Amino acid sequence: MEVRQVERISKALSDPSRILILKQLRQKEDCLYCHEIADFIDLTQPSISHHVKQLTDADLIVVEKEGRNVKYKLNSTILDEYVQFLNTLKV
Amino acid sequence: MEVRQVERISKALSDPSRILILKQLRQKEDCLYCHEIADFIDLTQPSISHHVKQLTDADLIVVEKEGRNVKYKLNSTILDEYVQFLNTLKV
DNA sequence: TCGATACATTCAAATACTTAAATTAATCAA
DNA sequence: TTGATTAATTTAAGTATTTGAATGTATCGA
Repeated sequence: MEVRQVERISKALSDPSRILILKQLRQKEDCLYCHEIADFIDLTQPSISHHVKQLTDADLIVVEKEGRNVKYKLNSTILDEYVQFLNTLKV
Repeated sequence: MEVRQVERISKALSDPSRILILKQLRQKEDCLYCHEIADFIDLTQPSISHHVKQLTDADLIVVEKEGRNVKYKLNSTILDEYVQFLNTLKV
């Protein structure tokens, strides 16, 4: 994995709201709607949208439009690649 | 692992210089001196010191004083715990 | 002891990130 | 088509990070 992408993923993971979104994503069985995020994170809608964007820019989550709604899903593949990179750091 | 620590480790990993330090740490067989870092990162000594501090604050590296010198070592345990947390994010 | 070396700390400037208010865009329901 | 809903974008303010210059601290060798 490219250093640039490690950087981007790490940055995406360096915020409590974004970590919480990912944790809830697992709870909800890998699928979450935007308005559901607002239920457990006490931020305005634009802020949540910003955090979701950080996660999608890092490819950590995948966005699926469903009419008016947007469904978010975890991208396990990229997470695996990230973990793989971290493991190469070990001797 | 606590969210706060995930956050701190992620932040430490979100900078190209710090990623490079960790990569070189592996190259050098898990042991690196401060002046060696300056050889491969084009930053002033205080900046390098700052980045090293981010890594030690995140417990990613362990510092060992050796007289005038300082030896840095990777903390594989914390990296393992971080990876373990990331794996719990997957469904 | 004194000068040199190895790092850390402090401070200030530049840059980047976080957040909310306002606005925009797209879709749905009537 | 119109009004309501869902979410993204723009803008601006506040906050945090990054960086280097200057300085401080500790250790080593002469």
